[in-house]
Amino acid sequence: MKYTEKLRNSGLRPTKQRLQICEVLFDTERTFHFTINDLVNKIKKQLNNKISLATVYNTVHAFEKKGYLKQIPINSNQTYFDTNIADHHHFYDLKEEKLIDLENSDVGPINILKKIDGKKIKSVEVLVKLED
Amino acid sequence: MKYTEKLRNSGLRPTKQRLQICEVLFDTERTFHFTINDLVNKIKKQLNNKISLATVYNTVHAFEKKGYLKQIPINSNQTYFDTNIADHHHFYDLKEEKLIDLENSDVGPINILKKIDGKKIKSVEVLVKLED
DNA sequence: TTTATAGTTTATAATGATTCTAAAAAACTG
DNA sequence: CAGTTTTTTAGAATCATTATAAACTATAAA
Repeated sequence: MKYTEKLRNSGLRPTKQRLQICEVLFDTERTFHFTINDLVNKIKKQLNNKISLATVYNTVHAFEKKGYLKQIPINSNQTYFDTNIADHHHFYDLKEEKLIDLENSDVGPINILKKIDGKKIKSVEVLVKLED
Repeated sequence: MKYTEKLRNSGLRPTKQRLQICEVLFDTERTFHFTINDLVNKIKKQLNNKISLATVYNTVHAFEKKGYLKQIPINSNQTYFDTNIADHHHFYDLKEEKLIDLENSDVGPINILKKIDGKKIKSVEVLVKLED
């Protein structure tokens, strides 16, 4: 199986559920944004068996911790995840309530001039809110 | 009362509760970040009477809609608000789970090169995550 | 003023995303 | 295989937020 090694390498046992979730998340032409609820529905459609909700939560969090997924910082009642782990940004269409990728190359270089003692920058994320 | 006009001007009746919440939020030397829970505690300490939780939620949302407050886009189980409504950004200290203001002048100019048809940019917000 | 009414506050219930629990199942190690 | 650890699972618990609907209040008109 294609994702067995990937999982083992990061110390996750390649269980049936994890491998199936990998398929749904990563066997795609394009990266995408999703909520847990979106993912549960995708799993229902694409796979015949069902995976427990708790497992979906566990797996998504495990994958996020291992760097296979990123959380998107946005205010919503649900948490949004992104299968695009490359350094990039987002538009948020306020009316449609939809996220759109904004590539690094579509944003001029961002230079953070202020430094915080004893801390280093882990990421710089831009959220561009859109209205009509 | 100092905030009566402000409220009237934006179509909000200057009720006792709203005026008191204004005091807690805006009678301060510095702007600050808060959750609803933080605000409820602040109200308990600074005022002698109590304001219903539902009213605190209603008021904060009303104030946000009128532009007296801004939500901070960040992933947390609670919603963070900011009394600093000037265009600015944030550091987020992952370890301490604390927000720090990042002034516009401390970030180089941000140029969004990608355009979305029929949409215009309402805001550009940068979140800089910090680690040790 | 009084009165009418539209807007507000309130306690409480409802909602809904997420996390917890603890027992059963599966994966791994030797 | 046998023993151990990890994972899955259904269901319960948690907790921020929103809804409800009755009591209250600000406001404007008479």
